[in-house]
Amino acid sequence: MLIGEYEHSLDAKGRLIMPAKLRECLGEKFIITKGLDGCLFGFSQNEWTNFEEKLKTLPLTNKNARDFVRFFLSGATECEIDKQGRFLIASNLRDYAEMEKEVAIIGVGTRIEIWNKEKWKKYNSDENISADEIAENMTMLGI
Amino acid sequence: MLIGEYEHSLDAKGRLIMPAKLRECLGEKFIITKGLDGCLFGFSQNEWTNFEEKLKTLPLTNKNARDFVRFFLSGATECEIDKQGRFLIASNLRDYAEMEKEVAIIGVGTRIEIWNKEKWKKYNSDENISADEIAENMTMLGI
DNA sequence: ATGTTCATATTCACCGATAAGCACTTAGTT
DNA sequence: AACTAAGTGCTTATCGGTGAATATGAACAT
Repeated sequence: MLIGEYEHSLDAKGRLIMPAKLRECLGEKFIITKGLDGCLFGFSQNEWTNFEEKLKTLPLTNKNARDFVRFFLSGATECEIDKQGRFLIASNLRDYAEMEKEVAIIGVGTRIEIWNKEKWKKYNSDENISADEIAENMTMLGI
Repeated sequence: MLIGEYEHSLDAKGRLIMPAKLRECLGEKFIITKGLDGCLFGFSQNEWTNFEEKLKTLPLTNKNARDFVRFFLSGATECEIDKQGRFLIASNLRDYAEMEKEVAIIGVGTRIEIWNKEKWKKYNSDENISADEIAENMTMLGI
């Protein structure tokens, strides 16, 4: 289970340390893709192949399906963690998530998310997220 | 699995570097053809025969199906990657996809797509791609 | 408190992938 | 034969990715 929040920084070449605790669970190789709300998603290989299988079944003839597949697959990169615990974030993904230097990495159960640290802070600030409100909405989902 | 987004440029003769990571998976010889949404499709030899098989099953009696088959087969060219990792894009295909110089190559699972870079950027802009839709599709696929 | 170990940060050097320019070949045109 | 245009191959320079070495700092044990 991927949990926790970590703050680290990119090195000059755009590499990032994967927090040791997440590393255990993600594995040496994993996949990052463009995510929602301006962050990046990171999936373990298992989660990802699952996802890929589903994407393969979508029809080429449906524009909506093409959009969806393009979004995730063109935005995906396989990452390998090096001996020093780092991995490279491809430059187009860095651009997409507007990452400069300071980065937040968070575990969200089945995936990790990588955020520009400032964006993550803003996202967590009151206007955006109130735990109470979230809780309200969850009852609707039957929890 | 073909994934990722790469930006490169055509040389004076209309050749393009095939990104090393895609090369591994596509093979030395592959097929490009006219694609949907104004890009070119590129298939590994395996995927191409796959695709051909599907086209063959379409009913000749249906005008729409005939058009569809003609569109893909008439545009197809076999490409070979040279020692320097480049391949030539036939001029009729370059014209079709309105390629001048700057090009985006993306992996979409079973095929690659080659886009005029500007067109690709426009395609990816907010008006076109909606996060809500993506999120909706994600839940539908159970992610 | 001190030393040890592990995780993270920073810097540097090297190598391979890519960009760009040029030369040569072949085929078609005049 | 001379010219042009498209295609092919080679050479060089640059840049990004990769690995190694070292430094810093926190956690832990003695």
